[in-house]
Amino acid sequence: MDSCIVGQFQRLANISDKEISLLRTLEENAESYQPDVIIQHEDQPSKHFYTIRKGWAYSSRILADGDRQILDIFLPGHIMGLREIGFNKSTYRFVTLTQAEICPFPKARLTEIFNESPRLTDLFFLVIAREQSILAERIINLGRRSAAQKLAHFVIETKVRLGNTIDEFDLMLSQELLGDTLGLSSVHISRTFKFLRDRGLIERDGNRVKIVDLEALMEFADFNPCYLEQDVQWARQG
Amino acid sequence: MDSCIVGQFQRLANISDKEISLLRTLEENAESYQPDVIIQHEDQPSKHFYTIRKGWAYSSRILADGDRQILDIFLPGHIMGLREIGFNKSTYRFVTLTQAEICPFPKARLTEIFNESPRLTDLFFLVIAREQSILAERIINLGRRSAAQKLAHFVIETKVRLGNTIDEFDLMLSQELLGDTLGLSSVHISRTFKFLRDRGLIERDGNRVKIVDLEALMEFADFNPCYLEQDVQWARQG
DNA sequence: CGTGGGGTTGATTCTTATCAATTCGGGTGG
DNA sequence: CCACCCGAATTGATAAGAATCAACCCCACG
Repeated sequence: MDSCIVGQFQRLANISDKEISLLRTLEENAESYQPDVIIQHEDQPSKHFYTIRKGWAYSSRILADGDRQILDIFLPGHIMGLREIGFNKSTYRFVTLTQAEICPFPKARLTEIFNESPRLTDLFFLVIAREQSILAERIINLGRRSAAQKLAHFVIETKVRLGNTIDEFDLMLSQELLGDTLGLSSVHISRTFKFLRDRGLIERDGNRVKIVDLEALMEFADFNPCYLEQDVQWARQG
Repeated sequence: MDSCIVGQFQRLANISDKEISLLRTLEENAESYQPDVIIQHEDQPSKHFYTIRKGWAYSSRILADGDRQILDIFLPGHIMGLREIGFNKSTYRFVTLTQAEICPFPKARLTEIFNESPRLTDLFFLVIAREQSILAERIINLGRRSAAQKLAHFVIETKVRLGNTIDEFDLMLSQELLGDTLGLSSVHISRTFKFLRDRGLIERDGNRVKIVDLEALMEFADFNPCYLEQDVQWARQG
């Protein structure tokens, strides 16, 4: 249960049994998906959020010239689509990366939760703020770092988001998807992995990524984990 | 009063007198700043948000190698720092671009507002979601568009955020700051303005920017205003 | 009058994209 | 069990886009 939505919230703060069962209602309607399946098309009415209980997924935008930019990488316990709360039409596409269990729930359900639990209201605010911080760091990544730093930074971020306990994990994105996340071509992702391997920072075999020298890698990527570590003092008590 | 924080919220939805006066409490402690003044340093304890009542400001991160990335452009009526609600230390620097009136208020004040007004709670959620959408569009901009498209897109976005009524306005960023916003060098911003001028899309004189052919510019930049136009159906009624 | 900061322009270099060919590995069908 | 096939990854050659460096202009301001 550590990776479901309850786990995500418990990682932020202590929550009561009542709040736990409220959160569980968001995961009632699980649906199973194969990899590379579109969960929600862009330009479709979007009346739901989606909790991801198992597997990986991403959101992307396809541009007029056919280019693609990936916006979010969703991991278990995360909520897909929060940023579109005020829009009737989605402008992003949600796609699975692996086999996944996805639980849609109506947007209005969120307001109900706000009504029922001030504590969860605060925590949802914290969640959306954290998402924003991740986007802000990606802007820094895209705007002002080299290809190798971008990739290194992204790998470390993913490691931390996965729980930070392991220095080896499966990165479920092809090099083309990595490129579309980091604003690079797939060819250059390949070269960049080679660059990082040659410097003894990262080993890689298929999806498997092993961080060889975490300290050097963080230094190289200018990675500061602050933006993923929130404190919850400010919130109301449960 | 249209450009203060009350105006921002009224643009989203109808709010009651009680809510208006709640919002006004956020603007009680106005402070005047000259241009290019640091309002909040990075790595300092951050216990406040800031409402901007007059003028322009931005947030930025300085990287290890001295490079800078600008994350937000704050316009009157916006709230600075929302994304850092869960952090005790700021990792961004807030700086004025023009003479400005800035109103700090303690973070805890937000929780109080959540307590007092469910309606405003929803709207604050909408505000932070909208900010997130702006960041997401900048990611697309940085990741997958040419320099000229980036600049064009940013100019249109700013026009819309300023109220969208005028095709001519003062863009209060030097070319160096524009570069640090869009991940380009200041020299290249200069060339890119020339490029857009040569194509009859934008005229410019000092800070003054005139959009000559909005339709062509939007087409060129692949600009879709959806992400700035929210709908508030989902929220609780005031 | 200087002086200094921002903007422009040209020449050159560097990073990354693009295009093309080749390899690798996993899955399929005979 | 093997031959084949396909998609992804790798590698090399070349091109494009933007950075960098340097010179110069413009002008606001003391």
